[in-house]
Amino acid sequence: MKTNKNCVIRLSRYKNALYRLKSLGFVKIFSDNLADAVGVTATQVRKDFSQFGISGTRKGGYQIDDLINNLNRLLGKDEIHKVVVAGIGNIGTALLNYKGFEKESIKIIAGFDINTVKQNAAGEIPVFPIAEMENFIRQNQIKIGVIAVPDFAAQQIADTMIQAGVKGILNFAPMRLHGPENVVINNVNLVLELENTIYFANAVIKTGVVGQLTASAQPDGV
Amino acid sequence: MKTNKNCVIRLSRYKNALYRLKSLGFVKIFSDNLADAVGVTATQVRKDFSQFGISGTRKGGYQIDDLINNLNRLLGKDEIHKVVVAGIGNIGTALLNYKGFEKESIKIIAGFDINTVKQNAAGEIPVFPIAEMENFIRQNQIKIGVIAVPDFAAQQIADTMIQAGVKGILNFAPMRLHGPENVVINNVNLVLELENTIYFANAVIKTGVVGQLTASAQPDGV
DNA sequence: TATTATATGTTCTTTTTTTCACAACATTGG
DNA sequence: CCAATGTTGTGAAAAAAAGAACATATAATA
Ligand SMILES: NC(=O)c1ccc[n+]([C@@H]2O[C@H](COP(=O)([O-])OP(=O)(O)OC[C@H]3O[C@@H](n4cnc5c(N)ncnc54)[C@H](O)[C@@H]3O)[C@@H](O)[C@H]2O)c1
Ligand SMILES: NC(=O)c1ccc[n+]([C@@H]2O[C@H](COP(=O)([O-])OP(=O)(O)OC[C@H]3O[C@@H](n4cnc5c(N)ncnc54)[C@H](O)[C@@H]3O)[C@@H](O)[C@H]2O)c1
Repeated sequence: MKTNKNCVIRLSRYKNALYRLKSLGFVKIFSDNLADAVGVTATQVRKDFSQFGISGTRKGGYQIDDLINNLNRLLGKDEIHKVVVAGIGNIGTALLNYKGFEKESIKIIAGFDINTVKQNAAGEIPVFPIAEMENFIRQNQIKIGVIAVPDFAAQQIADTMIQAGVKGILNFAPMRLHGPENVVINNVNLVLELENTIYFANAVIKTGVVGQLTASAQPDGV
Repeated sequence: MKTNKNCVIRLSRYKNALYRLKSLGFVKIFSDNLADAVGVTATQVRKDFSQFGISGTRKGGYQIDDLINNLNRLLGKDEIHKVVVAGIGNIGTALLNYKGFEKESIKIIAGFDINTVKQNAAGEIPVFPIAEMENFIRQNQIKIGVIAVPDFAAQQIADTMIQAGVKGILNFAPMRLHGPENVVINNVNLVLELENTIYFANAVIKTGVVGQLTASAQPDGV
């Protein structure tokens, strides 16, 4: 089966929407409601579910609890994913402080920095010297790393992480990282996101319409 | 002409790669070099340029300086874009501290927060009470706003921004914001990015290959 | 238990995006 | 000045993604 990035992103969105709907008291849901909540078509919802072997009942729609369980299983939420962060500056600190990862079965278990001022082995989430990162990753069998160091240090940190066994990297440094084929590197480039927003906002300002953009052109969910 | 989000993102990437190549001493470039640098095919580069009316010379490739100028013009870099940030917490502070926006003609001119502790009208980038945001946006004709407040406050802040004339919003709150058709809302959901990285990393771990994923499935540039 | 209304699952189309292939043409070197 | 070389620009083809339509199963109802 072929998997496609947009599809996986939608699964995550479905899951988030379902949590919200559940908290509102819903117990079951139909493809068109969910589609509305997420901003796609009902067919797309059913196709996505079908693709991943999730099925509802022909008249009763989908049980929200079942759906959430299924999505969590597909998205690997049946276990807690341990993550390390390299570079405890502005972005790194923001991530360490953020409380919203827990409920997604994500746990940042340590930070690493070159600057002794940032280091604090006794913190709620400990921050260790960067030199200890490789060993730590190995010993704790960490598979996911976040890179929040300046761009000039990013590739080296990535290499170390990969060397130690990391298979997925979320990179905030504004540059393309290189790695072997069997490591996933996801770049979040905030400058680019802002640039992009500006571009489309200008397009709207100039033309007065969003209609000139293709459907997928809308930067996001509007 | 139809414009497409991915295409615009690629334009930004080309531009970034070109700056790097220029700093390495390159003066002209061929579509295949640039393609390599960005991680797309040479045809794609030429198609994109062609689409936006950028042309090179049949044997000499493209002049990097011309290309950068063209891309900057297309991306609206001929003027400085003023941006305000609502919510000067972890993320908001990171953005205010970041020095990398300037060289992209983006200038964060003010922050706004509900918490008096965060306010500081005398800072390099001043932080004002949130109540003053609407007026400030109007008076300074700000078109772009960043939302970095907790999710429960996000929609209200968005409404105020839009009310005051903002046409593009970069939203960090993990929720879908609603707005009129002629306002662009770009959601950056960091939890989702991490989830996604984890999903694809797991796929790699389980199957040993990325080959099962379609081209666009690779979360990013690898 | 039969009927009916209704939402799913899936096939078939349409649209969008990417890649292929090559003619056109600029540069370089004789 | 001409041929050889090599890169662009683009129409045509292929691939991928999204959407429409509908046959089919099933919950509700009588
Ligand atoms: N802050 C933003 O808003 C923003 C926006 C866009 C991109 N980024 C990018 O995100 C990354 C992090 O940004 P930031 O604002 O948090 O930077 P920062 O300067 O605040 O923090 C960087 C941290 O990395 C540490 N560091 C430096 N070299 C290191 C090394 N070799 N090993 C380990 N740690 C090292 C530093 O001590 C510092 O604590 C940068 O690449 C930046 O370009 C940040
Ligand atoms: N920090 C992260 O790593 C992270 C990760 C994923 C998502 N997010 C999201 O990004 C947003 C910001 O995150 P953060 O970590 O910076 O949060 P934070 O709590 O550190 O900061 C929020 C700021 O907004 C201010 N605020 C609250 N209500 C306000 C209002 N009505 N008007 C103006 N200001 C108001 C607060 O005073 C605070 O300074 C949140 O929605 C969060 O869910 C953050």
